[in-house]
Amino acid sequence: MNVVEEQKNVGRPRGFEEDRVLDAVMNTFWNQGYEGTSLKDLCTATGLHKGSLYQAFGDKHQLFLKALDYYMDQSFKDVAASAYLHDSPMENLRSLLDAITAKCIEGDGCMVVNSLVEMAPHDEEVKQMIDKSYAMKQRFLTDLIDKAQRAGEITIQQEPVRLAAVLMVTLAGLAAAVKGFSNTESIRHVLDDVLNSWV
Amino acid sequence: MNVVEEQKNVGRPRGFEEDRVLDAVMNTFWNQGYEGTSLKDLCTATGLHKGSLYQAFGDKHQLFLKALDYYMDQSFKDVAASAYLHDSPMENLRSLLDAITAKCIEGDGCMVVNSLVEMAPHDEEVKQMIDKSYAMKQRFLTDLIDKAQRAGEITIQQEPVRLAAVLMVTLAGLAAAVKGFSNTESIRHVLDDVLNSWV
DNA sequence: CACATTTATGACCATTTGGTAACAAATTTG
DNA sequence: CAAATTTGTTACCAAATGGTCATAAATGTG
Repeated sequence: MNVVEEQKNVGRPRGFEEDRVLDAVMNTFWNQGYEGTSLKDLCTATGLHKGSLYQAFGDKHQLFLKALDYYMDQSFKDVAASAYLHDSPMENLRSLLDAITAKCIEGDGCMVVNSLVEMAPHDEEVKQMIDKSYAMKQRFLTDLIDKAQRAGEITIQQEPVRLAAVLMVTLAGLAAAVKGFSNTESIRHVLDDVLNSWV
Repeated sequence: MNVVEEQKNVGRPRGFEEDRVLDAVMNTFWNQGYEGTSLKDLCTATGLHKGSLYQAFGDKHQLFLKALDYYMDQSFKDVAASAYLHDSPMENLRSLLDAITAKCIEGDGCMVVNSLVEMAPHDEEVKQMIDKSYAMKQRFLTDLIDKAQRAGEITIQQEPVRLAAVLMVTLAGLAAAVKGFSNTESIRHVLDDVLNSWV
Protein backbone atom coordinates (compact mmCIF):
# COMPACT_ATOMS: atom_id res chain seq x y z
CA MET A 1 0.00 0.00 0.00
CA ASN A 2 2.81 2.35 0.86
CA VAL A 3 3.92 3.32 -2.62
CA VAL A 4 6.62 5.76 -1.54
CA GLU A 5 8.73 3.53 0.66
CA GLU A 6 9.04 0.50 -1.59
CA GLN A 7 12.65 0.13 -0.59
CA LYS A 8 13.58 -3.50 -0.12
CA ASN A 9 16.78 -3.76 1.85
CA VAL A 10 18.25 -6.06 -0.73
CA GLY A 11 21.39 -5.43 -2.71
CA ARG A 12 24.50 -3.44 -1.96
CA PRO A 13 23.78 -0.50 0.32
CA ARG A 14 24.49 3.03 -0.81
CA GLY A 15 27.77 4.54 0.17
CA PHE A 16 26.39 8.08 0.38
CA GLU A 17 23.61 10.09 1.92
CA GLU A 18 21.32 11.41 -0.77
CA ASP A 19 20.91 14.80 0.88
CA ARG A 20 24.63 15.41 1.20
CA VAL A 21 25.09 14.67 -2.47
CA LEU A 22 22.17 16.88 -3.43
CA ASP A 23 23.62 19.61 -1.30
CA ALA A 24 26.99 19.44 -3.06
CA VAL A 25 25.31 19.33 -6.47
CA MET A 26 23.12 22.29 -5.56
CA ASN A 27 26.11 24.38 -4.50
CA THR A 28 27.96 23.60 -7.70
CA PHE A 29 25.04 24.52 -9.96
CA TRP A 30 24.32 27.51 -7.74
CA ASN A 31 27.61 29.21 -8.38
CA GLN A 32 28.57 27.88 -11.78
CA GLY A 33 25.23 27.70 -13.53
CA TYR A 34 23.87 24.82 -15.56
CA GLU A 35 25.95 25.14 -18.70
CA GLY A 36 28.98 26.13 -16.67
CA THR A 37 28.89 22.92 -14.69
CA SER A 38 30.25 19.69 -16.16
CA LEU A 39 29.65 16.17 -14.96
CA LYS A 40 33.27 16.15 -13.91
CA ASP A 41 32.61 19.14 -11.66
CA LEU A 42 29.69 17.32 -10.11
CA CYS A 43 31.76 14.20 -9.53
CA THR A 44 34.49 16.23 -7.89
CA ALA A 45 31.99 18.05 -5.69
CA THR A 46 30.15 14.93 -4.61
CA GLY A 47 32.98 12.43 -4.59
CA LEU A 48 30.83 10.11 -6.68
CA HIS A 49 31.42 8.66 -10.13
CA LYS A 50 29.11 9.60 -12.94
CA GLY A 51 27.71 6.10 -13.08
CA SER A 52 26.47 6.49 -9.53
CA LEU A 53 25.03 9.91 -10.22
CA TYR A 54 23.13 8.66 -13.23
CA GLN A 55 21.78 5.64 -11.45
CA ALA A 56 20.65 7.61 -8.41
CA PHE A 57 19.37 10.83 -9.99
CA GLY A 58 19.11 10.45 -13.75
CA ASP A 59 20.89 12.58 -16.31
CA LYS A 60 22.34 16.06 -15.84
CA HIS A 61 19.07 17.82 -16.44
CA GLN A 62 17.06 15.72 -14.01
CA LEU A 63 19.82 16.13 -11.48
CA PHE A 64 19.62 19.88 -11.91
CA LEU A 65 15.85 19.88 -11.40
CA LYS A 66 16.26 17.93 -8.18
CA ALA A 67 19.00 20.27 -6.98
CA LEU A 68 16.84 23.31 -7.77
CA ASP A 69 13.91 21.77 -5.96
CA TYR A 70 16.16 21.04 -3.00
CA TYR A 71 17.38 24.64 -3.02
CA MET A 72 13.87 26.06 -3.05
CA ASP A 73 12.87 23.85 -0.17
CA GLN A 74 15.91 24.57 1.96
CA SER A 75 16.12 28.29 1.34
CA PHE A 76 12.46 28.82 2.07
CA LYS A 77 12.71 26.90 5.31
CA ASP A 78 15.84 28.84 6.21
CA VAL A 79 14.21 32.24 6.02
CA ALA A 80 10.49 31.66 6.59
CA ALA A 81 10.97 31.35 10.33
CA SER A 82 12.12 34.98 10.44
CA ALA A 83 8.61 36.06 9.61
CA TYR A 84 7.16 34.85 12.92
CA LEU A 85 9.56 36.33 15.46
CA HIS A 86 7.64 39.43 16.45
CA ASP A 87 4.09 40.57 17.10
CA SER A 88 4.28 43.43 14.65
CA PRO A 89 3.65 42.39 11.02
CA MET A 90 5.97 45.14 9.81
CA GLU A 91 8.78 43.94 12.05
CA ASN A 92 8.21 40.44 10.77
CA LEU A 93 8.37 41.70 7.21
CA ARG A 94 11.64 43.48 7.93
CA SER A 95 13.09 40.43 9.63
CA LEU A 96 12.15 38.27 6.68
CA LEU A 97 13.65 40.62 4.14
CA ASP A 98 16.79 40.94 6.23
CA ALA A 99 17.13 37.19 6.37
CA ILE A 100 16.66 36.88 2.63
CA THR A 101 19.18 39.62 1.96
CA ALA A 102 21.70 38.08 4.32
CA LYS A 103 21.38 34.68 2.71
CA CYS A 104 21.65 36.28 -0.71
CA ILE A 105 24.84 38.12 0.17
CA GLU A 106 26.33 35.13 1.92
CA GLY A 107 25.62 32.82 -1.00
CA ASP A 108 26.68 35.37 -3.59
CA GLY A 109 23.26 35.37 -5.22
CA CYS A 110 20.19 33.20 -5.44
CA MET A 111 20.00 29.96 -7.36
CA VAL A 112 16.43 30.65 -8.42
CA VAL A 113 17.31 33.99 -9.98
CA ASN A 114 20.37 32.45 -11.61
CA SER A 115 18.25 29.72 -13.10
CA LEU A 116 15.53 32.14 -14.11
CA VAL A 117 18.03 34.21 -16.06
CA GLU A 118 20.01 31.38 -17.56
CA MET A 119 17.40 28.75 -18.22
CA ALA A 120 13.77 29.87 -17.99
CA PRO A 121 13.53 31.15 -21.58
CA HIS A 122 14.69 27.82 -22.99
CA ASP A 123 13.59 25.32 -20.37
CA GLU A 124 9.89 24.97 -19.74
CA GLU A 125 10.33 22.67 -16.74
CA VAL A 126 12.62 25.10 -14.97
CA LYS A 127 10.34 27.96 -15.84
CA GLN A 128 7.33 26.25 -14.34
CA MET A 129 9.15 25.23 -11.18
CA ILE A 130 10.25 28.81 -10.66
CA ASP A 131 6.82 30.16 -11.52
CA LYS A 132 5.24 27.97 -8.90
CA SER A 133 7.66 28.97 -6.16
CA TYR A 134 7.40 32.59 -7.22
CA ALA A 135 3.63 32.54 -6.78
CA MET A 136 3.95 30.93 -3.38
CA LYS A 137 6.48 33.47 -2.15
CA GLN A 138 4.44 36.36 -3.47
CA ARG A 139 1.39 35.10 -1.59
CA PHE A 140 3.54 34.85 1.53
CA LEU A 141 4.62 38.48 1.16
CA THR A 142 1.14 39.63 0.21
CA ASP A 143 -0.21 38.17 3.41
CA LEU A 144 2.41 39.91 5.53
CA ILE A 145 1.85 43.23 3.78
CA ASP A 146 -1.88 42.92 4.19
CA LYS A 147 -1.49 42.44 7.91
CA ALA A 148 0.90 45.36 8.18
CA GLN A 149 -1.54 47.55 6.31
CA ARG A 150 -4.42 46.58 8.57
CA ALA A 151 -2.21 47.28 11.57
CA GLY A 152 -1.54 50.74 10.18
CA GLU A 153 2.19 50.06 9.85
CA ILE A 154 2.00 50.52 6.10
CA THR A 155 0.12 53.67 5.16
CA ILE A 156 0.58 53.79 1.42
CA GLN A 157 -2.62 53.24 -0.55
CA GLN A 158 -1.91 50.31 -2.80
CA GLU A 159 -3.09 46.70 -3.06
CA PRO A 160 -0.94 44.31 -1.01
CA VAL A 161 -0.42 42.04 -3.99
CA ARG A 162 1.13 44.88 -5.96
CA LEU A 163 3.39 45.91 -3.13
CA ALA A 164 4.41 42.29 -2.88
CA ALA A 165 5.24 42.33 -6.57
CA VAL A 166 7.49 45.31 -5.97
CA LEU A 167 9.30 43.41 -3.24
CA MET A 168 9.65 40.30 -5.38
CA VAL A 169 11.20 42.28 -8.21
CA THR A 170 13.43 44.16 -5.80
CA LEU A 171 14.63 40.91 -4.29
CA ALA A 172 15.37 39.52 -7.73
CA GLY A 173 17.30 42.68 -8.47
CA LEU A 174 19.28 42.30 -5.28
CA ALA A 175 20.18 38.73 -6.15
CA ALA A 176 21.60 40.00 -9.42
CA ALA A 177 23.21 43.18 -8.07
CA VAL A 178 24.99 41.35 -5.29
CA LYS A 179 27.16 39.66 -7.90
CA GLY A 180 28.65 42.94 -9.02
CA PHE A 181 29.33 44.62 -5.72
CA SER A 182 32.25 44.20 -3.42
CA ASN A 183 30.63 46.72 -1.11
CA THR A 184 27.47 45.03 0.06
CA GLU A 185 26.51 47.93 2.31
CA SER A 186 24.86 49.97 -0.44
CA ILE A 187 22.84 46.89 -1.29
CA ARG A 188 21.39 46.65 2.17
CA HIS A 189 19.94 50.15 1.96
CA VAL A 190 17.71 49.37 -0.97
CA LEU A 191 15.06 47.32 0.78
CA ASP A 192 15.00 49.75 3.69
CA ASP A 193 14.38 52.63 1.33
CA VAL A 194 11.59 50.77 -0.40
CA LEU A 195 9.88 49.86 2.85
CA ASN A 196 10.36 53.35 4.29
CA SER A 197 8.58 54.84 1.31
CA TRP A 198 5.51 52.88 2.32
CA VAL A 199 5.04 54.20 5.84
CA MET B 1 49.79 60.61 -35.97
CA ASN B 2 46.34 59.10 -36.32
CA VAL B 3 46.90 55.91 -34.42
CA VAL B 4 43.35 54.63 -34.74
CA GLU B 5 42.96 54.61 -38.48
CA GLU B 6 46.17 52.86 -39.43
CA GLN B 7 44.29 50.87 -42.03
CA LYS B 8 46.29 50.46 -45.20
CA ASN B 9 43.99 49.45 -48.00
CA VAL B 10 46.22 46.57 -48.88
CA GLY B 11 45.21 42.93 -49.02
CA ARG B 12 41.91 41.26 -49.67
CA PRO B 13 38.97 43.39 -48.51
CA ARG B 14 36.57 42.16 -45.86
CA GLY B 15 33.42 40.49 -46.98
CA PHE B 16 31.38 41.66 -44.00
CA GLU B 17 30.50 44.78 -42.06
CA GLU B 18 31.94 44.61 -38.58
CA ASP B 19 28.87 46.09 -36.93
CA ARG B 20 26.49 43.62 -38.55
CA VAL B 21 28.61 40.74 -37.31
CA LEU B 22 28.88 42.25 -33.85
CA ASP B 23 25.13 42.68 -33.81
CA ALA B 24 24.53 39.04 -34.64
CA VAL B 25 27.08 37.93 -32.07
CA MET B 26 25.53 40.19 -29.47
CA ASN B 27 22.07 38.77 -30.07
CA THR B 28 23.32 35.22 -29.79
CA PHE B 29 25.16 35.81 -26.52
CA TRP B 30 22.24 37.88 -25.31
CA ASN B 31 19.75 35.08 -25.43
CA GLN B 32 21.92 32.03 -24.98
CA GLY B 33 24.51 33.27 -22.52
CA TYR B 34 28.26 32.82 -22.74
CA GLU B 35 28.56 29.14 -21.87
CA GLY B 36 25.39 28.34 -23.75
CA THR B 37 26.80 29.71 -26.99
CA SER B 38 29.23 27.69 -29.07
CA LEU B 39 31.48 28.91 -31.86
CA LYS B 40 29.23 26.99 -34.20
CA ASP B 41 26.28 29.05 -33.02
CA LEU B 42 28.23 32.22 -33.68
CA CYS B 43 29.22 31.06 -37.15
CA THR B 44 25.62 30.22 -37.96
CA ALA B 45 24.42 33.58 -36.67
CA THR B 46 27.04 35.62 -38.48
CA GLY B 47 27.49 33.53 -41.60
CA LEU B 48 31.24 33.62 -41.03
CA HIS B 49 33.70 30.81 -40.48
CA LYS B 50 35.52 30.60 -37.21
CA GLY B 51 38.80 31.46 -38.84
CA SER B 52 37.36 34.80 -39.86
CA LEU B 53 35.92 35.40 -36.42
CA TYR B 54 39.20 34.68 -34.73
CA GLN B 55 41.17 36.86 -37.08
CA ALA B 56 38.78 39.78 -36.78
CA PHE B 57 37.85 39.68 -33.12
CA GLY B 58 40.10 37.30 -31.25
CA ASP B 59 38.95 34.29 -29.28
CA LYS B 60 35.50 33.60 -27.85
CA HIS B 61 36.07 35.60 -24.71
CA GLN B 62 37.36 38.69 -26.47
CA LEU B 63 34.50 38.43 -28.89
CA PHE B 64 32.09 38.35 -26.00
CA LEU B 65 33.63 41.42 -24.42
CA LYS B 66 33.26 43.31 -27.67
CA ALA B 67 29.66 42.17 -28.06
CA LEU B 68 28.89 43.25 -24.50
CA ASP B 69 30.51 46.60 -25.08
CA TYR B 70 28.52 46.98 -28.26
CA TYR B 71 25.33 46.13 -26.38
CA MET B 72 25.99 48.69 -23.67
CA ASP B 73 26.64 51.37 -26.24
CA GLN B 74 23.62 50.62 -28.38
CA SER B 75 21.13 50.10 -25.60
CA PHE B 76 22.14 53.28 -23.83
CA LYS B 77 21.80 55.31 -27.00
CA ASP B 78 18.45 53.66 -27.67
CA VAL B 79 16.87 54.77 -24.43
CA ALA B 80 18.78 57.86 -23.32
CA ALA B 81 16.95 60.08 -25.77
CA SER B 82 13.71 59.36 -23.92
CA ALA B 83 15.02 61.39 -21.00
CA TYR B 84 14.95 64.67 -22.90
CA LEU B 85 11.48 64.69 -24.40
CA HIS B 86 9.65 66.83 -21.87
CA ASP B 87 10.21 69.86 -19.69
CA SER B 88 9.25 68.09 -16.50
CA PRO B 89 12.09 66.03 -14.98
CA MET B 90 9.58 63.56 -13.58
CA GLU B 91 8.01 63.03 -16.98
CA ASN B 92 11.45 62.52 -18.42
CA LEU B 93 12.20 59.98 -15.73
CA ARG B 94 9.00 58.13 -16.49
CA SER B 95 9.68 58.18 -20.21
CA LEU B 96 13.16 56.82 -19.66
CA LEU B 97 11.99 54.01 -17.41
CA ASP B 98 9.21 53.18 -19.85
CA ALA B 99 11.71 52.97 -22.68
CA ILE B 100 14.01 50.73 -20.65
CA THR B 101 11.14 48.48 -19.64
CA ALA B 102 9.87 48.25 -23.21
CA LYS B 103 13.29 47.33 -24.52
CA CYS B 104 13.69 44.80 -21.74
CA ILE B 105 10.38 43.12 -22.51
CA GLU B 106 10.97 43.18 -26.24
CA GLY B 107 14.44 41.66 -25.92
CA ASP B 108 13.35 39.14 -23.30
CA GLY B 109 15.78 40.52 -20.76
CA CYS B 110 18.95 42.57 -20.60
CA MET B 111 22.34 41.34 -21.70
CA VAL B 112 24.07 43.23 -18.90
CA VAL B 113 21.98 41.56 -16.21
CA ASN B 114 22.43 38.20 -17.91
CA SER B 115 26.18 38.67 -17.93
CA LEU B 116 26.21 39.98 -14.40
CA VAL B 117 24.47 36.87 -13.15
CA GLU B 118 26.32 34.36 -15.27
CA MET B 119 29.80 35.76 -15.43
CA ALA B 120 30.59 38.57 -13.00
CA PRO B 121 31.54 36.31 -10.09
CA HIS B 122 34.10 34.44 -12.18
CA ASP B 123 35.19 37.00 -14.75
CA GLU B 124 36.90 40.12 -13.52
CA GLU B 125 36.87 41.83 -16.91
CA VAL B 126 33.14 41.41 -17.33
CA LYS B 127 32.59 42.51 -13.77
CA GLN B 128 34.53 45.72 -14.28
CA MET B 129 32.84 46.55 -17.55
CA ILE B 130 29.46 46.16 -15.91
CA ASP B 131 30.55 48.07 -12.85
CA LYS B 132 31.60 51.00 -14.99
CA SER B 133 28.36 51.13 -16.96
CA TYR B 134 26.38 50.64 -13.75
CA ALA B 135 28.01 53.68 -12.19
CA MET B 136 27.35 55.76 -15.27
CA LYS B 137 23.69 54.81 -15.43
CA GLN B 138 23.22 55.42 -11.74
CA ARG B 139 24.67 58.93 -12.12
CA PHE B 140 22.29 59.49 -14.99
CA LEU B 141 19.32 58.51 -12.84
CA THR B 142 20.61 60.40 -9.84
CA ASP B 143 20.75 63.56 -11.89
CA LEU B 144 17.18 63.13 -13.10
CA ILE B 145 15.90 62.39 -9.63
CA ASP B 146 17.72 65.38 -8.22
CA LYS B 147 16.05 67.64 -10.75
CA ALA B 148 12.64 66.12 -10.05
CA GLN B 149 13.15 66.65 -6.35
CA ARG B 150 14.12 70.28 -6.83
CA ALA B 151 11.08 70.73 -9.03
CA GLY B 152 8.94 69.34 -6.24
CA GLU B 153 7.81 66.40 -8.34
CA ILE B 154 9.40 63.96 -5.92
CA THR B 155 8.48 64.73 -2.34
CA ILE B 156 10.01 61.84 -0.49
CA GLN B 157 12.92 62.81 1.76
CA GLN B 158 15.81 60.71 0.62
CA GLU B 159 19.12 61.31 -1.15
CA PRO B 160 18.82 61.14 -4.94
CA VAL B 161 21.68 58.67 -5.16
CA ARG B 162 19.85 56.24 -2.92
CA LEU B 163 16.63 56.56 -4.83
CA ALA B 164 18.65 55.93 -7.97
CA ALA B 165 20.05 52.79 -6.37
CA VAL B 166 16.49 51.63 -5.75
CA LEU B 167 15.67 52.15 -9.42
CA MET B 168 18.81 50.38 -10.58
CA VAL B 169 18.02 47.34 -8.47
CA THR B 170 14.40 47.40 -9.55
CA LEU B 171 15.45 47.52 -13.19
CA ALA B 172 17.79 44.59 -12.67
CA GLY B 173 14.94 42.73 -11.04
CA LEU B 174 12.69 43.48 -14.00
CA ALA B 175 15.28 42.16 -16.42
CA ALA B 176 15.28 38.92 -14.49
CA ALA B 177 11.55 38.71 -13.83
CA VAL B 178 10.65 39.30 -17.46
CA LYS B 179 12.11 35.91 -18.27
CA GLY B 180 9.58 34.09 -16.17
CA PHE B 181 6.41 35.89 -17.11
CA SER B 182 4.17 35.32 -20.07
CA ASN B 183 1.98 38.13 -18.79
CA THR B 184 4.15 41.22 -19.01
CA GLU B 185 1.40 43.50 -17.76
CA SER B 186 2.03 42.84 -14.09
CA ILE B 187 5.67 43.68 -14.74
CA ARG B 188 4.85 47.12 -16.04
CA HIS B 189 3.09 48.07 -12.80
CA VAL B 190 6.17 47.69 -10.68
CA LEU B 191 8.08 50.79 -11.72
CA ASP B 192 4.92 52.86 -11.58
CA ASP B 193 4.28 51.73 -8.05
CA VAL B 194 7.82 52.55 -7.01
CA LEU B 195 7.70 56.01 -8.52
CA ASN B 196 4.24 56.70 -7.15
CA SER B 197 5.46 55.95 -3.66
CA TRP B 198 7.86 58.87 -4.03
CA VAL B 199 5.38 61.62 -4.76
C1' DC C 1 26.69 -21.42 0.46
C1' DA C 2 24.48 -20.09 -3.93
C1' DC C 3 21.49 -16.68 -5.84
C1' DA C 4 19.19 -12.48 -6.71
C1' DT C 5 19.67 -7.70 -6.33
C1' DT C 6 21.58 -3.36 -5.87
C1' DT C 7 25.60 -0.25 -5.94
C1' DA C 8 30.46 1.15 -7.23
C1' DT C 9 34.06 1.43 -10.64
C1' DG C 10 36.47 2.10 -14.75
C1' DA C 11 36.65 1.47 -19.52
C1' DC C 12 34.53 2.93 -23.47
C1' DC C 13 31.93 5.85 -27.04
C1' DA C 14 30.41 9.28 -30.40
C1' DT C 15 29.98 14.08 -30.53
C1' DT C 16 31.14 18.63 -29.60
C1' DT C 17 34.20 21.88 -27.83
C1' DG C 18 37.52 25.93 -28.59
C1' DG C 19 41.35 26.67 -31.24
C1' DT C 20 45.14 26.37 -35.13
C1' DA C 21 47.38 26.02 -39.46
C1' DA C 22 47.85 25.46 -44.34
C1' DC C 23 46.29 27.08 -48.46
C1' DA C 24 43.41 29.56 -51.83
C1' DA C 25 41.34 34.02 -53.24
C1' DA C 26 41.27 38.95 -53.67
C1' DT C 27 43.13 43.25 -53.39
C1' DT C 28 46.96 47.27 -53.35
C1' DT C 29 51.63 48.54 -54.36
C1' DG C 30 55.73 48.65 -57.10
C1' DC D 1 52.49 41.58 -64.28
C1' DA D 2 54.80 40.24 -59.82
C1' DA D 3 55.18 40.82 -54.95
C1' DA D 4 53.22 41.77 -50.69
C1' DT D 5 49.39 41.58 -47.81
C1' DT D 6 45.07 40.61 -46.02
C1' DT D 7 40.84 37.73 -45.98
C1' DG D 8 38.11 33.38 -46.77
C1' DT D 9 37.96 28.32 -46.52
C1' DT D 10 38.95 23.88 -45.38
C1' DA D 11 41.10 20.37 -42.91
C1' DC D 12 42.76 19.23 -38.77
C1' DC D 13 43.66 18.75 -33.61
C1' DA D 14 43.67 17.56 -28.67
C1' DA D 15 40.68 17.85 -25.02
C1' DA D 16 36.35 17.77 -22.89
C1' DT D 17 31.54 16.79 -23.18
C1' DG D 18 27.33 13.95 -21.75
C1' DG D 19 26.23 9.39 -21.59
C1' DT D 20 26.45 3.97 -21.59
C1' DC D 21 27.92 -0.58 -20.41
C1' DA D 22 30.24 -4.53 -18.59
C1' DT D 23 32.01 -6.01 -14.50
C1' DA D 24 33.23 -6.18 -9.67
C1' DA D 25 31.77 -5.58 -4.89
C1' DA D 26 28.52 -5.83 -1.22
C1' DT D 27 24.37 -6.87 0.83
C1' DG D 28 19.78 -9.79 1.95
C1' DT D 29 17.23 -14.16 0.88
C1' DG D 30 16.45 -19.11 0.16
